[in-house]
Amino acid sequence: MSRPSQAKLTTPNQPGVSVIQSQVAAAAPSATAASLQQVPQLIPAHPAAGGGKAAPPSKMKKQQADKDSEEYRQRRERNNLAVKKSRMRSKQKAMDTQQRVNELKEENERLEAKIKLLSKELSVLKDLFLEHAHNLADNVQPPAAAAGASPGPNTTSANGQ
Amino acid sequence: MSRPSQAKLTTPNQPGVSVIQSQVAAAAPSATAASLQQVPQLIPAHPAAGGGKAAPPSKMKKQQADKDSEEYRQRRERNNLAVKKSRMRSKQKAMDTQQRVNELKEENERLEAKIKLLSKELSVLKDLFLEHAHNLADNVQPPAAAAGASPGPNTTSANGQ
DNA sequence: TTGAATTGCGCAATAG
DNA sequence: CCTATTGCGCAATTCA
Repeated sequence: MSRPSQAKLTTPNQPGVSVIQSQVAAAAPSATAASLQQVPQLIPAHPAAGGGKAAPPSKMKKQQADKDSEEYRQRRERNNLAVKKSRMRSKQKAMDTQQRVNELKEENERLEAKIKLLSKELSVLKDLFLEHAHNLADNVQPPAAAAGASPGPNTTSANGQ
Repeated sequence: MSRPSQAKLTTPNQPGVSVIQSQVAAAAPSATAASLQQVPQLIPAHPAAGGGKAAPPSKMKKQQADKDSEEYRQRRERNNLAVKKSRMRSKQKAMDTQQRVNELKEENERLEAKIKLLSKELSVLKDLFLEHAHNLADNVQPPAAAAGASPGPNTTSANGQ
């Protein structure tokens, strides 16, 4: 349900420093000129309780300073880089996995085909074998009651797994 | 899939990347995902407010107004929701794919085992056949005292695929 | 303690 | 106009 809306305070940010995208050229025909800035967004629900207001009276000098800090920017940049790297890997991995699926599927089919083939071969041999056995039995057998010899169609399937 | 715009510099040229957003730091350490919406949020963001917000540098009221807009917030919220949903699906899909890999691997093993078995069976049968054939061709005599000469090229495996 | 890697999240552009 | 995707940056965490 509702989501406590978030607040965003105006961040007193007027950084004059950073920003700036250097070249957008390349392939940007239409101007998306819009700045792509995200600007502040939610506000931390302050732990401060008290029931007063939440105005940002002070305390942000430090923060501001932090953000302007060269140190900070550097860290951010490094992290952004790491993030990109990580995400790239993640995507790559996903793709690899997908491909693995395809490969395995293919191999599976090959294996199944092979099984089919082997099964057939086996069945043929078995038939031959049985046939032979019958012949032998018939032949070797002395004249006796061999009347109803029916070379029954012997099925060769006795596979179980 | 074309996104002409976007200025991203990968090159760590100068820290000019831009954008300075500050996202708040959620004060809640543990709560993950779901629960962060009930955090105490004091946020104004009133739509109707006509007033001024405490903006230090005064200048972008218009823009700020846009962001304060109920409409805007609503859209953002919807989008955030959609984003979450999309990402969830993405992750789920990745997991499914991974699992598929495992299943396929298993099945593969089963199939290979089966192939091995069938091959063995086949080989045995073939051997039997050959033996028999030799006996037949070799002797017309009773299979008892075989003079002891097995001239046959005894192949025990003739695999062909 | 430190820095890279991950992860959750929101924004904005854009694809559908 | 709305939702779904996607690239991105921030910050909190987790790993080494």
